[in-house]
Amino acid sequence: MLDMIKRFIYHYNNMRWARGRHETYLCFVVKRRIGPDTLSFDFGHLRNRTGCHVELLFLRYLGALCPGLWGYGETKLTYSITWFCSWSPCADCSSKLAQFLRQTPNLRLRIFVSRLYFCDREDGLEREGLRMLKRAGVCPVMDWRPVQGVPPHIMPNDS
DNA sequence: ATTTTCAAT
Ligand SMILES: [Zn+2]
Repeated sequence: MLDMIKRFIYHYNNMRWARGRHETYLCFVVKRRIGPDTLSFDFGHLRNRTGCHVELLFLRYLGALCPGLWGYGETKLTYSITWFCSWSPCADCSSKLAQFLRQTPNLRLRIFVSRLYFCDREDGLEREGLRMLKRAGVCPVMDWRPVQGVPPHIMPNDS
């Protein structure tokens, strides 16, 4: 148990040069309004596997986490999901995720990240991917203390 | 800091 906490602190530590974090953690919270005063609540965490980034791994679990998301007959249920990721999504995951979210308007997703993944170059694909996510309705935010040398507003704030 | 990164050895 203590080892797990130490591992989480290590991987979620938002330092500028995070040497050795060769994996990504994703903690999630899944909620659905089931009454005027009641929310369903589920949570858990995932790690990337070899050959599968954790964001796309999450999508594979989505059907089990969100029964009815794609409909019980006519009715599609609405879910709200929050991610807490140690790295921000890469360009490919951002692109796939944005496309998925556009096809699933009854899913609300917000993302908190500890560190920006390959976002140093002003014109990099990773930055553009985050902007795509924002246009798809999800805004990744840095909600830990600001990363040294990287102001929070390098996160997508244009268009 | 000329630092790192969902590894590759
Ligand atoms: Zn990815």
